[in-house]
Amino acid sequence: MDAIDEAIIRCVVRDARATYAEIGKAAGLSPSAAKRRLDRLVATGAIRGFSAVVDPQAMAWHTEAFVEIYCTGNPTPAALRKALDDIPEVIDACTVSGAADAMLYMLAKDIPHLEQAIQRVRSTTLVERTESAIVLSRLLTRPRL
Amino acid sequence: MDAIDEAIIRCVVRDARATYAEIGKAAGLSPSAAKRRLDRLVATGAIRGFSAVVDPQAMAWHTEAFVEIYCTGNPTPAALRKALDDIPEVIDACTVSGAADAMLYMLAKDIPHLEQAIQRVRSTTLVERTESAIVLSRLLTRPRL
DNA sequence: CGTGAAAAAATAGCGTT
DNA sequence: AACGCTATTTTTTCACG
Repeated sequence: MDAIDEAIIRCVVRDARATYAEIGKAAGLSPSAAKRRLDRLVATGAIRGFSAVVDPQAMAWHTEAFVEIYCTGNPTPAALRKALDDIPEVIDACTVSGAADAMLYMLAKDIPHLEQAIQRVRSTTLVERTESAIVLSRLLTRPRL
Repeated sequence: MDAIDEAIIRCVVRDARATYAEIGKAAGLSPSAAKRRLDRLVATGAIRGFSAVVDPQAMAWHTEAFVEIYCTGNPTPAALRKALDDIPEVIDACTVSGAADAMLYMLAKDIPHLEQAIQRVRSTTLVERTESAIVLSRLLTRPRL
């Protein structure tokens, strides 16, 4: 993981469909060297994958919420992960510091759908209660770097 | 936005570097038709862009936090957006329902860096106080669909 | 890592429904 | 208006220095 790898990552975070020629130019490398580096970054797991950023408005699912989870007892991260994995509306889940045990980012079609999904989260025996903040408007979204 | 567009989006969310032949197969289309559709989805804004999903552990920045913002007065979303746009550690920002006015997702090198970034958020005249939850462990991250 | 040739994919033009 | 097909250009990929 040197400066060249970081340049490649910056380039491909900005545009995952960049050609190897473009990636190479951004990193000061030939196209073939750029490909070898990128392949290695994927193989080692530094890059998890490539994804399209979709406008939630354009899709059917346009109701977003941040949900704080308060657990009963002290479930392990693995147990929590296993419980949440089956709920497709849960997009992002992290254990956090502070009063809550975990923070979820959820995505649903509409409010009734979101409510139903939160019910499923609650029905997990591990979860005692939840506290939700529904997204009203999205101010900015940046690629993660 | 029909079923074919949705199939294309599903395909490209799973792998943004898929070839038009692959995208076409997923949608039951020829490569050229797949390209035309994808180009249109980008042009209309349904697809905002293509990005690599980077393992935060592998990068220098591996301290994440959810930050609730409580504002003075009633700033417009536009004003809030403008204030946060200059702070690169702010990855995601939304106005939300509930007690807080907005929720941020922030990413920094380490705790001191995060603290400094939150200070910058606080120094914004619009912000009265903040409440942070630092991410301890990431349970799951799914592409947004 | 770079170079250069072969294979694959992307792109643009054209005819069809 | 949208598709498939074909020809051309560009990109990817691989062997070698």
